[in-house]
Amino acid sequence: MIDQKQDIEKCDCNVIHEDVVNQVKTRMPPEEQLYDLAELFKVFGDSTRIKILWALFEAEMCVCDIAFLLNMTQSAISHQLRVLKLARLVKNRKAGKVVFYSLDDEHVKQIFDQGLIHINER
Amino acid sequence: MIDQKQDIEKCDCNVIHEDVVNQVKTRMPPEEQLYDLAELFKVFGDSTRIKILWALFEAEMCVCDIAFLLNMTQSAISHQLRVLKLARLVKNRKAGKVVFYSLDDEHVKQIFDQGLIHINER
DNA sequence: TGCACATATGAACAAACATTCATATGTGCA
DNA sequence: TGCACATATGAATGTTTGTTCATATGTGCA
Repeated sequence: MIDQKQDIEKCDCNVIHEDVVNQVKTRMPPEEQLYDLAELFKVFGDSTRIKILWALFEAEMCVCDIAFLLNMTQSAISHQLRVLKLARLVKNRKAGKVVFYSLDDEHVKQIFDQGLIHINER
Repeated sequence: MIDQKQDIEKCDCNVIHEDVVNQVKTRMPPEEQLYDLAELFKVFGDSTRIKILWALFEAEMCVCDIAFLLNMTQSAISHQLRVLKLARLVKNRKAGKVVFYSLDDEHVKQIFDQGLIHINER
């Protein structure tokens, strides 16, 4: 009851199907998981990063190679690789001056494939 | 050759492993597909939309119910439902004043599950 | 040691975006 | 017909974010 009052302060309309809402509420994953999930997809939500990941499906590559492949500056690629690394999607290996990046996750390809299926429907 | 000159204008470093780059280039999906894929994931890259979709995994719901469930304003939810509909992720059904939203895609759940697996590793 | 090159990083800027607020549209009911 | 309610929408605002530019770090080699 107190809960409801609190909610009404923010929600400017009434619950219409309270039973449904309550049932759904019990089945929702914890807030934090859903937040993390959104953060993960946010990383996928940029075409530069998508291209980088797709390139790494094929082969380990260094920063310059990726920049050349995508016709972008080294700096831009480096910044994006940092984002991908923070999300634990890529890892790197140093060989002298050169830093090789490669995939650090086996689910990404499956996620991308599912995404493509959605896109190609209709 | 002309191609390479053009690229160098944008890329401020040299190709180091030209053979690898060329091979990867032939295997990359078309630019447009990767762009669309990023656009799809962009839609998933917001926790409000993730929550809405997850709620709709469980049951068809109207705008007010969703707003109440997530403790957000009706307007905010309505705006996000529009985004989800444009991405063909949800569909709606009108019943008098009330508009019920439901999932319009069977892949989303699988994509989310794969995402959760990634998150829960380590 | 000093130079050339590969990469990383920080600040700045513009573009994209989520929410809010005010209001419009549309439906059922008295 | 007119009111109450559910939903949609447009403009405004603050925040997030991708790229650029300048520069720092670090490694190999002459």
